Amino acid sequence: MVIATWNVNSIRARMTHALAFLEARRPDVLLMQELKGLEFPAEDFRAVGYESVAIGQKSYNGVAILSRLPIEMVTNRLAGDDEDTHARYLETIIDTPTKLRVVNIYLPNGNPIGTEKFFYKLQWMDRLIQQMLVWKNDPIPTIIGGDFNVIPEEIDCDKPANWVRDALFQPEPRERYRAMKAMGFVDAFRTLYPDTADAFTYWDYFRQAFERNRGIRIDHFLLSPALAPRLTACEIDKTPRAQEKPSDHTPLLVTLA
DNA sequence: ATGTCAATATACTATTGA
Repeated sequence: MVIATWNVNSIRARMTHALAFLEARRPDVLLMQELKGLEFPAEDFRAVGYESVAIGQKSYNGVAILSRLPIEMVTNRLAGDDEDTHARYLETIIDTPTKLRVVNIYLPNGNPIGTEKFFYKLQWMDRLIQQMLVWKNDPIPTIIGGDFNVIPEEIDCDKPANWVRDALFQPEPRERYRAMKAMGFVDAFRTLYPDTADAFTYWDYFRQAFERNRGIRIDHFLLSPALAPRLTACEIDKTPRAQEKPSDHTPLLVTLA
């Protein structure tokens, strides 16, 4: 089965792109982030064969999961902070037909460094790690996908000097991402391509960043230890990023046996 | 330091977040 993740940067502005991607690749499941609105066009996706679950928010954030297989929502709140109202998390079970836990995250950006936003990011990651400790030993295998807003290593950006003052490349979030891997979760892309540089999922809109391939790899799939042996392929599809009026992110696709 | 895009209110332009 194929699962894709894509930060669309406004579902309203990117609807034609989303439908074109679904038609071109027909993934079984698509995780989307940054819907940027309360409206979600579930009927338009149903018309092309996808059920959906979504949690929206006015102006910011918002995540959805589209699925051609039966899907049920478990929760749209990440445990650990009842005051947190951001729409950044969707936990679902998909019948493949064996059960698979599919988690969609839009991890906080955290810029600028040292502000409340940065500490919110770190706390959000700590809360996610607590959840992952529970999932690690659960009989249902787990895949976590989405916009992690973390550049894991130097190889994951065009030039480290360009990112050293950015929250996405700070030691604290990178340490937490490494802790997730140390728990036994597997970074699908990097495991299959340990030495591939210049493989990015996001490029700034300005300074012709995409044309010059000055980007970063911040959209990821993490597979639980039980699921990792089923990893067979992982691909960054740059096609949508090359189209007119694109999102600043491009889709990442993973294939599971 | 620069630059682009999308949403929204301050509303045919400015602010915020990314």
